[in-house]
Amino acid sequence: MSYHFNEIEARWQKYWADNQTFKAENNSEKPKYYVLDMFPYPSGAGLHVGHPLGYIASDIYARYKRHKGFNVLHPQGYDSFGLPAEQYAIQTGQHPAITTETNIKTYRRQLDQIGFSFDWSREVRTSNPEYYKWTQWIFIQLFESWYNNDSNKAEHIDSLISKFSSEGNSTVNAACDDDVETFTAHDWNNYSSEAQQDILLKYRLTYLAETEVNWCPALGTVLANDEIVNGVSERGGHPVIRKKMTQWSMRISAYAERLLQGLDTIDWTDSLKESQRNWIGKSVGASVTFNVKATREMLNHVQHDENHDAVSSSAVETSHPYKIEVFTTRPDTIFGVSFMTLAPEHELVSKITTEAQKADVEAYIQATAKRSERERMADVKTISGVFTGAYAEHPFTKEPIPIWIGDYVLAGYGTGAVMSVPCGDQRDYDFAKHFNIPIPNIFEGVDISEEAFSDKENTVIANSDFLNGMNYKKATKRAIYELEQLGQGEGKTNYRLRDAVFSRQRYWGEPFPVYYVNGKPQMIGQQHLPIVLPEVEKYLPTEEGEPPLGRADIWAWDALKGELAKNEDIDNVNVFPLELNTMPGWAGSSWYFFRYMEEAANRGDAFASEDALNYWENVDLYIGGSEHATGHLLYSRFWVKFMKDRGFVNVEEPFKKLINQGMILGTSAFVYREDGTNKYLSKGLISDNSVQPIHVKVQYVNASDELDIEGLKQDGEFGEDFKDAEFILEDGVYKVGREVEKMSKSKYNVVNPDAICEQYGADSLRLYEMFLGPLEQAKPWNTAGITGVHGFLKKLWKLYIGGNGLNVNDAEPSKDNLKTLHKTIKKVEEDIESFSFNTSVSTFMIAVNELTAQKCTSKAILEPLLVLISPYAPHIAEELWSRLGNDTSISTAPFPKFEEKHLIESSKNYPISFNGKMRFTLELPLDMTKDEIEKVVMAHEKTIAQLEGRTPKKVIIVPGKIVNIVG
RNA sequence: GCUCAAGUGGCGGAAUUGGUAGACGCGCUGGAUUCAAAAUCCAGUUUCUUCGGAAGUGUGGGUUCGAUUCCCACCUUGAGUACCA
Repeated sequence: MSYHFNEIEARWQKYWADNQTFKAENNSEKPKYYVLDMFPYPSGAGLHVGHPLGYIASDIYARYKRHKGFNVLHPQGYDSFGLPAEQYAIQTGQHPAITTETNIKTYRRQLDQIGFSFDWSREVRTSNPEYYKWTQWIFIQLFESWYNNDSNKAEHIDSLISKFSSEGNSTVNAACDDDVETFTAHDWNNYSSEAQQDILLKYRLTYLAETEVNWCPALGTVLANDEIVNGVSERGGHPVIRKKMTQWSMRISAYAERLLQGLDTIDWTDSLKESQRNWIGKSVGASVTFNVKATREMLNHVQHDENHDAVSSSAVETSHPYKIEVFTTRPDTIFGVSFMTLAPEHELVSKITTEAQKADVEAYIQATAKRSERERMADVKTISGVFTGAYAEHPFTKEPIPIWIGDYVLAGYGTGAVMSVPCGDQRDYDFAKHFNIPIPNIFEGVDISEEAFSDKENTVIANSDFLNGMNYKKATKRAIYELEQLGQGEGKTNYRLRDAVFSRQRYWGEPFPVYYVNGKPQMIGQQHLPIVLPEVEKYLPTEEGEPPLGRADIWAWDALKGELAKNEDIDNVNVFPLELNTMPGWAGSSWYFFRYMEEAANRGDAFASEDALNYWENVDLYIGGSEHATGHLLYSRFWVKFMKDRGFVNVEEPFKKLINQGMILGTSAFVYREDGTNKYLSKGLISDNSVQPIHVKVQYVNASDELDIEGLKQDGEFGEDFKDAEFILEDGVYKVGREVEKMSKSKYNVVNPDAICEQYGADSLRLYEMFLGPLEQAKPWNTAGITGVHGFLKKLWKLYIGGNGLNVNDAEPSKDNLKTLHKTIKKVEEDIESFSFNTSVSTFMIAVNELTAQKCTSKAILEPLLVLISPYAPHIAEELWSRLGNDTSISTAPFPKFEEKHLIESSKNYPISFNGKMRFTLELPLDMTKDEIEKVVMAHEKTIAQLEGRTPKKVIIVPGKIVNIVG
């Protein structure tokens, strides 16, 4: 009886489904363990062998934990809102819900055939109204919340309103917009309801704000930075402009410090934590206000704005019509300021530029606007800028400081303005050198003739009035104190993390539960959720440039009846327009891990029951790609912290441990066409000839890189191209060239897991994906190698099943049998715990090779061996387990216990080294003392030969390890 | 530019606190079996070699009795990114 994997795998997959073998219990005596994969977006192309890598790893771990006695939650679902389905809908008119459903079916079939131990009773789909009802609900909670910096948590907006009506806002310490004005309780109580709404919006955790976006008028949509190439859209090459749009934003910046501190409490890789730290970008320093020295034009301007009379000449000398606020990490260098630089987009630029400089400044602004943010960033070498003609006043010396604009200052960071200290900052230094601006030296004993001095540690300040002689720390403290005395600055911590834009001008996403009364956003009552996506006849923006939801006919809100209404019934009295934007992809993925905690059938009227939330807490192990390092993984942490603050969940972090699996790369194959001919040269023949490499489908190439020419010629897609081609062979075969590239359809190197499962089986696929290399590393796929692990499974089968049936009996295990088993238990357990799955596979191979050589038939050895292998190759393990007479699934069989006593040795094959190089080995008893070892080794003929008569200087003996002879 | 990760046979990779470099597998070579093929099994496979050995883990230094492993400098590749004041 040989190993019929197709039959075995189908049987056990059915058994698991029929018996709900992997259903997790919400009430259990066992300790819980929650293993989660980043859920997939169900694309039309289906899975390729790169996708399941992480799922296989997490499945092995989940199955291992079940063997170890845990109640394991291992769910799966779909991130089913997204752009590709919408794009497909635009092209074909097919409703995204339909294509999404079809794609999910394909995904499910592909996932099932790999034998994952998912609990499908808890499946989640973000595009399902029963799911996004709760995404909308969370959005409403965010709207109804503000962040109290005193209690350091989010609170219900009511607590803010009551503060306002009793004390005004001067005592409120909140995360809010920069432009809130101070008001008293009396003011507040006399404001109109609309004015109050406007103010509250500046405090809410989700709020409407004008945001600058990349708008492509031709496509009628907003584009991400990476969808823009050389200033035009990647698709279609249409022009893109920067445009202000009113959009929903999430006040994630309120959580910057907690997101940063929380990193110390979770078990993620250092590199991942580092990228989140960089993204949050905390810097400690001071904000400093510089007064702009007035010119007559400026004052005229201001006066004109305020309808005042003409300006007297004394006003020109004393008044400061404008202020520039900067953020600096080096307030200690304030006396080194020799100019200021504003971002070209800074709002003051147009107001302070003098008549003489106007033309230059405008030309410069236009030139920078053409360059994308990416280009400005990439180009570090070119120094450019223009003088505005205006001067600021130094807060202490009152000296005039020229104000420049330069594109090395970014509008989006800090205040969009810097105080330039050329002696202490290399970019300022380069800028000053380039434009011949003075570089005053404020450092004691430092030469700045070649470059700036930015070393904080060894700073001694000079030429700086009250800061002279101080070090960085002291001077910083003093400078901030003096600035505060002047009312021109204060200590400040700045975060790079910006609030996240939450609106998308798309169809296939969650609708906002929002309608507008006189342009002010109102939340729809929670009892009316979900607000279901409306039907539209086309998935494109409207002619007026409104998002696709602008095409819906029934997309208004009847506030009286609490239901959707026709657009034509909008009267702005009872029936109001609804929000036309939808939510971004990360909305649904920011909380889905909580939804899995409840079986779909029991979800009832909550996103998950309190009991379920309390039992499962958070994800113990999360596996997914590193491309989500700063998106999904930061937003989820933000939402979870928010939900904790408001008491909806009781954990501070969603994912305790996180592992990034590496990408599986494709191994592309090339044939070489001789230029201008229809001749293809085998790889070894191309030396001098001028050839053109052409991708061919990898399925026509065997393990020895030989091309199946007939197969290629009969290919449905490309056969025609090669029909009349002449293939020039070497040694009777055509050898292709190979190159490792990203696995992609366009490179014809995609390998489909379906084909692998059919030819070799799911167990082979699972083992091979793990065998390729370390989980976290990128590695090339080469189907040829799978014969190795497939051969191993056949050997494993043969160890149990012979020609006449079962080979296993109750024979007493030999010493060698026990030694093999126990060293395998030890190694495999260590490997799984450290996620080193590739090395366990070799360990299994070694074990099976040894037991086969030992002719082992003992059940006492072969039965526990199956449990070790079952997380990796569950189907064959179940089959052999049942053939050994077990009538329950192997999946909860206890993991074998390692016993040290079977590995104890009496002798050791010592490596004998000379000057650190091993020259021969010598078998010696382990209980031999150092002296005895030395005696035996020194007397050995090979030692004498090695020494060639020299006397060794030293003999190092580490009992049980090595002998090293020096000299 | 900056940050992080990684460089070991023809290929994927192993070597867990510094202690026998190349486990395991692919591929390749030779052999057995077969009419033949597939499958299977056996032996070999880092390089050089005067067949005694010698060299060898990106490069150059260093620490050590001993370094793939630790330290310094550099080179290359990959990922991320933000000229961050």
